Amino acid sequence: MDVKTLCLGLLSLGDACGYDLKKTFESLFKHFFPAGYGSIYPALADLANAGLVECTKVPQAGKPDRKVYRITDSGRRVFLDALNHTEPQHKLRSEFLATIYFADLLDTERLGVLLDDRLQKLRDTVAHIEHIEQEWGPETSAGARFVAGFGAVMAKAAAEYVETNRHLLTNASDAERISEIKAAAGG
Amino acid sequence: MDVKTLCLGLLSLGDACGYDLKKTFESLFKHFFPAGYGSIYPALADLANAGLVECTKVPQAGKPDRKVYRITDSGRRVFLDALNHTEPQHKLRSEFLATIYFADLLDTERLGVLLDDRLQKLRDTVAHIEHIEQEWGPETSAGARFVAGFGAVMAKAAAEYVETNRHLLTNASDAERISEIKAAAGG
DNA sequence: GTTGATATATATCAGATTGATAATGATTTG
DNA sequence: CAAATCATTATCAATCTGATATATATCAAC
Repeated sequence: MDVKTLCLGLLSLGDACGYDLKKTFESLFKHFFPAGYGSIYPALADLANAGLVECTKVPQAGKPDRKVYRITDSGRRVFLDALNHTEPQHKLRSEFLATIYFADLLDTERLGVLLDDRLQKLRDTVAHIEHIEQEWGPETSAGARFVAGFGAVMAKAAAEYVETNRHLLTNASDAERISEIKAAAGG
Repeated sequence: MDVKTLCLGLLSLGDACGYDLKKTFESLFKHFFPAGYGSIYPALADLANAGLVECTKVPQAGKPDRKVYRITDSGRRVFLDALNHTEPQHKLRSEFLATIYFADLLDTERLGVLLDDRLQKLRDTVAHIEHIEQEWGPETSAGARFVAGFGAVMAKAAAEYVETNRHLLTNASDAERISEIKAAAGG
């Protein structure tokens, strides 16, 4: 499932232009499927070429024309097929963890900043998710709720892990420093 | 921090060839930084071009020559600099969650398979991490331990969330079916 | 009232990454 | 003994990222 397929899926829920889709990615999908204009616009062009969506230009005063996309029957079929016949991946790519892996090469201050920044982002994620959940009504799909709940639970678990275990990283530096001091003292 | 920088970091811990690095990615970094040959080999070539690593060909009987890379002083400096001056990202990309978002378009069986497969992979991840942890001794770095612990805790939390909340997805289908039945019955 | 930021909307592009594929001989497994 | 896996290199098309560009409108602040 690539960005193209996900755009198709979002269009199965209602017409939208590229800008609208980007906003949806930024709100509903922010914590598990980032996508930028550089993937969305080409995706829409490809979908239109393949006849899976149709495009209508809607002129606006001052602003650029909106290119509103609507899914076709063929598009719906293709999306359902993708949903039912592809093995979905689930991947984390964390430069943060990669950096922490080399914690003994970082000074205490830098390490503290990295951990605090990460904690702040995790709190931001929770706040973001709770904010979008707050605006939902009874019509909101179970899938949307499940996915939002997953994001919130994971962010909280991550924050708790970082808070509970950060001392392991700084203590290790201390231990090293201590053994260095001992060595220097001839012990 | 891209694959190139991470390769440089791994080489700061000891000489290795591309194949070795790939194995390290597959064991230590599997749950948070996937990388394939397609990114590792070009990364090594770039690093060598930039003088950050040196390459020695080691012939072997039967097998292809090993191209063993060793980090240079310049390479060490560049790595430390990257570690200290780049803002590390942390991104999830989950086709699984994207698929679940559209749960009401899936039949109960397919949904069950998706959830069970995900649970199995999460259990595999925990087993994998516990397996590598088991082989560690007192010399293992605090960073390595922190990162492994993080992976295990997150995988467990994810599994628990899925198990606890999967009923929300299937019940929703039931609710729909019930309301459809009611509608068909003229109620 | 003008500067600067933010919003609406499009789009492209270089560089990075993915996932598949290929080659080749050794060794292990069934 | 055949089949699979290991050890090792490498490339390539398709995709994605992150930055950048263009143009107008509004809105707050100075």
